[in-house]
Amino acid sequence: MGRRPSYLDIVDDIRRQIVSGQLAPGATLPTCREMCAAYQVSRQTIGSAMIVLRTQGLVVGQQGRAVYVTANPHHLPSPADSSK
Amino acid sequence: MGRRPSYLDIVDDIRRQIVSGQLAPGATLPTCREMCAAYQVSRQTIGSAMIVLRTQGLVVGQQGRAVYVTANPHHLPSPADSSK
DNA sequence: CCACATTTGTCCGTATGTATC
DNA sequence: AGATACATACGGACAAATGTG
Repeated sequence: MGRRPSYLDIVDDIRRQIVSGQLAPGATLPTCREMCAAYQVSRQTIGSAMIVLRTQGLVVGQQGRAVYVTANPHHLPSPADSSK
Repeated sequence: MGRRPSYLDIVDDIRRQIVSGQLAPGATLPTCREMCAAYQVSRQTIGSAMIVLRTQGLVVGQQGRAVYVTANPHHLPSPADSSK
């Protein structure tokens, strides 16, 4: 069937860290380069994951600084599950 | 200041067509190629716009066929306004 | 069933812009 | 001025699904 795209995998992973409190509100995500190394993907792929996370309102990116966790919502929309 | 990215421009445009009923539920979006030509951008940029629209639940893409408008919700979250 | 074209979706490498330090 | 970091964009490539013949 449909292989799960890498960027949705990354979204899921970071989302879990936010929900579990491992990444508290106000915390910063690893740098772009570190995430590229950690997940073994390109910046574009990280960028796609960030688009999803920002659209869901889980994080906010600030240019030149970092990507911050915005909040710890009670219960989230589908885990970026557009492909069923 | 912050220039508005092309892909958010596209999101906003398509979203307006959906909300206004110009693109009814079940309708298909133009093909990827047509949108590239219409907005004068690359497929990646269209792809980024589609990620946002899918994450917001406005459309569903089906490989090999088309992208379908899912529903006409009453009111939507901020128009992909992650950057203020 | 198989070959082929079309279309959506994803990914990479690279480049550029912008903001912060 | 330079380094660092996030954000966007292009072009090319390949995979997956669909439809047609």
